[in-house]
Amino acid sequence: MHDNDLSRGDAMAEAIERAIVAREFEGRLPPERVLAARFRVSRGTVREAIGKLVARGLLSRRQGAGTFILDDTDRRTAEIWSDMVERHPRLQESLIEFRTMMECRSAELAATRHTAADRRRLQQVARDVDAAYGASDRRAQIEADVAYHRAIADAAHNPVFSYLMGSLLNLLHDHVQLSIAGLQPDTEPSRQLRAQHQALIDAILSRDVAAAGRAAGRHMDYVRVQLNDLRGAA
Amino acid sequence: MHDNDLSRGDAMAEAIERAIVAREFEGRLPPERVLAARFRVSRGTVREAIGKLVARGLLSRRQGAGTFILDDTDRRTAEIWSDMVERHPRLQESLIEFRTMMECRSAELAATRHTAADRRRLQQVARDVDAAYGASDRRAQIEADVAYHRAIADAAHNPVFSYLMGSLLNLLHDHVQLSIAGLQPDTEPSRQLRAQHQALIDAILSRDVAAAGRAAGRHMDYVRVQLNDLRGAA
DNA sequence: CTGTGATATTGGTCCGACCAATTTCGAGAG
DNA sequence: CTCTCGAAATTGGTCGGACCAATATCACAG
Repeated sequence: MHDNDLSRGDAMAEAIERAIVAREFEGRLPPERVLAARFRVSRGTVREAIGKLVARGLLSRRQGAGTFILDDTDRRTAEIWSDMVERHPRLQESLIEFRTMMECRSAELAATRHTAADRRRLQQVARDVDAAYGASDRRAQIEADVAYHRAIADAAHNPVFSYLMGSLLNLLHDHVQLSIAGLQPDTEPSRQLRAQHQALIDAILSRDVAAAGRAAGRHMDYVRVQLNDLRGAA
Repeated sequence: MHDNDLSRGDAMAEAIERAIVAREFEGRLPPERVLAARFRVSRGTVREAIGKLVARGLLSRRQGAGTFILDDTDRRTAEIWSDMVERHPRLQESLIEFRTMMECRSAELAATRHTAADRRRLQQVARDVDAAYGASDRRAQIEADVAYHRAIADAAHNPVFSYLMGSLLNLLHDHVQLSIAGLQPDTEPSRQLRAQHQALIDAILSRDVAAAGRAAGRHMDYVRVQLNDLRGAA
């Protein structure tokens, strides 16, 4: 119906996107000049089309190198929150509040819906995050933490939750990575977090919906207090 | 620190955006050729910069007419969910589940945090939505409904909630507008919805957090069932 | 095998021209 | 005087070719 009222630039953008999802290119797009020739269109038009996909976080351009396809993990970051945060650095508390809600509900849904495969994955990420907090590599701690919370959100079996949690975690990963920075093993915060992570996983795996929600809430409360302390100290 | 590693195109996009938020232009942007001259840059560069802002939903271009600034209401639509939904039309249920969570928490927070100004606005939108369901103009019903739920989210005093609820409602407004379509007054659904809206507002205004959450949950349950019926009938 | 420099590739920008949709405005009809 | 219609001006859309700048590639010297 409304397929034919597009400028060539928009049409190009769609064509390129189709080609991408069809795996027609692998990793790197053909040079702009080649694309222009293939689609019988000027290079400027190709550039504007690619520009839109770059703005949407689907592609990445590097002068001299080429245009590259970003995978899901990379592009989840930019999609949503970036504007808000860049424009409004005071959103920390609001984001934490939102995340708390997401974590609680995800935990509850995960307790209800997790499958055998989810079960294995949850046990794995629980072991990983515990191991990470047993050491003092903050990078590994953050990665394990993200994987842990992502696994819970995925176990809720709601793509909206998965998507938002993923982007939210990536945001925190980027902008607030100092939050739990350099947490030493065998300190009180480290012990607390390990215990909370374990309690949350246990509640989910035993399919205790109410307990899962409570555990997630306690965990987020603790995280929120820690962040406030850090901000106060800095 | 990282202010100076931008291509001129990106710099242009930022400059134009600053000019927009500074209200330097009103409604319509100067012609591309003028902008190019003012910023001492080629028209192609201006075009790519504007292209990015268009992709972000900040501007709208019409050949022959000009480039126009979109206000918040217009642009909230495109920001987030469009990709997801266009790519994945089966998300209805997941979105409803997410919205249910948002509505419940918004209601709880609103019950706690609403101010005198919020109070007046909530009473107003409650009257409006009640009046709309007293007639049979579905367009008016939807508008009133959106305003109603937006007011509650705003009363939660969390910008993340306001933003997400706004975009979510706009999405439903666009894609699922047939949901409660043509609701006649003095039918059972109409009476139900009016009662639910009233109960929710009453709970919030009396600052009864638990009741507000429950009322929001009941309302969303009803909406979900109605949507399922409609989909089954179609 | 290593590193280093020339060369090719590729995105970034610029210019000037023309096309196409829209708006503007004045001439002519009523 | 008002309204209508069409030509002209305005403005975004596309084109082609040129050059710049960052990067990658590879042959060659050490």
